[in-house]
Amino acid sequence: MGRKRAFDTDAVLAAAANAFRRHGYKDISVAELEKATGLVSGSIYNAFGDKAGLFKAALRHYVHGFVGQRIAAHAGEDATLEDLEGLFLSVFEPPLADGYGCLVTNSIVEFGKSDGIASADISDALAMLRRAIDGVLSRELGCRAGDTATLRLLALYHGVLALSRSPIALDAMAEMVRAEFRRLKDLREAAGSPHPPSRQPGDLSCLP
Amino acid sequence: MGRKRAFDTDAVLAAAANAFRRHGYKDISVAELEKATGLVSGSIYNAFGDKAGLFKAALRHYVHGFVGQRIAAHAGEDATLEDLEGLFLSVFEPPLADGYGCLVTNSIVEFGKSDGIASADISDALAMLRRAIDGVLSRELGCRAGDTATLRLLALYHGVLALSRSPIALDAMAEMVRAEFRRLKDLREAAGSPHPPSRQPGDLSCLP
DNA sequence: AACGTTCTAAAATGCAAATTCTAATTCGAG
DNA sequence: CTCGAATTAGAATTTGCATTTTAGAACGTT
Repeated sequence: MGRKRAFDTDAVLAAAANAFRRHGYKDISVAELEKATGLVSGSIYNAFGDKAGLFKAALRHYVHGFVGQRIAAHAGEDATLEDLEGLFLSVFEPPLADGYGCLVTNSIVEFGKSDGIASADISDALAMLRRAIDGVLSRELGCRAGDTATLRLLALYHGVLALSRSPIALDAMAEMVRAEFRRLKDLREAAGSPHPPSRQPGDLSCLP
Repeated sequence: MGRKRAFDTDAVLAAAANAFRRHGYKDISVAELEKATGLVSGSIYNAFGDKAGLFKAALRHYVHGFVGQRIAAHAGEDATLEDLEGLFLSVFEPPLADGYGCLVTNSIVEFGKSDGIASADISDALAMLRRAIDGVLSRELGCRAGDTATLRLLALYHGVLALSRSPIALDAMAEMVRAEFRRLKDLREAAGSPHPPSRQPGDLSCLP
């Protein structure tokens, strides 16, 4: 009953997410979103209700699609420090290396704590990333790294993404990330213990 | 010849900067800026031209006043790692600890590279902070820290400020910052050399 | 084929917010 | 004291944008 949806929802949401990532939510008009998605405003309103609905769907798609896949690929069940380094360095490669940062980081700053339009998916993204980092660190460094190490990498990650919208050179930041992981790898290999004392992710009991 | 300006420009710019910091540029209306500054729109347009002019003046005031004073106080000519730690921890104390982050960080994300409305003062703020961090690190750590260490702290700083607008707990981040500086201080005291080999700020020649 | 829903296209509406305008007021300089 | 530039207050205007509406074409379902 009825005509079938002619556009590819995934492609539309990916295009919308990319447009929001580049311009922010407030700074892009529905007319520009028409151009970015290839839809006409009538279809947008019919499919997503309003501009906020399109944003919410696009952010959700970005977090549970794009971000989720990146985390699964670089920081999954048995990912190493090298894999995690790849996640951090992927910020400096397409499609993120265009100087517009990440939709999650940008939305955190644009919406803040209070605004409900983005908070659920932002919390999801932060929890996913934090959990993935914590998994890698607890497996690879055991008691040699704790919750603060996870938080440090989380802050570093978002700091790099924020500064990727600034005049700071991307390649200098990439080099900084490599240096940081060199240090973590040294820590892993240090003390001649190839298998560091294990730690459950989230367990802080063995911290100083 | 003519009437003297009745309002305190510094106070108005400080109030405007704080309003922009909390809401962002696009998200605050001139009507709200009237309430925040105590001026009426006529005075705003007369004194600053338009909303963008008020923003530029407020950002400039914030960078060269508020930020500059904080850097001078915590990371001046002969500041120590302890002083620099105080700068980082001041993010978790009033007036910055209200969950709205820093106007510079927020503006970096809101405006990005291309938009000229904020770029000059953003560059200034980043250069000031980078230089101050580099000064402290080169004095305190000498060849044991290089340009990447400076960039790491710069990214960490802005990452913390970005995440201060997220659901991540502020006190956990404060603890992370303390742990980070504990490590830097250990590095300073390490190898039993109270006076590490000196390095000129910006000099990378002794890096690995 | 008839129906009903989704699509395209473009015009119309409505509204919030930026900006300008008008008039009255203040106060330093000559 | 008086002139005039700058200020205030608030109304009026304009603009930009989200949203609705209208009309008709497309197309799967029954």
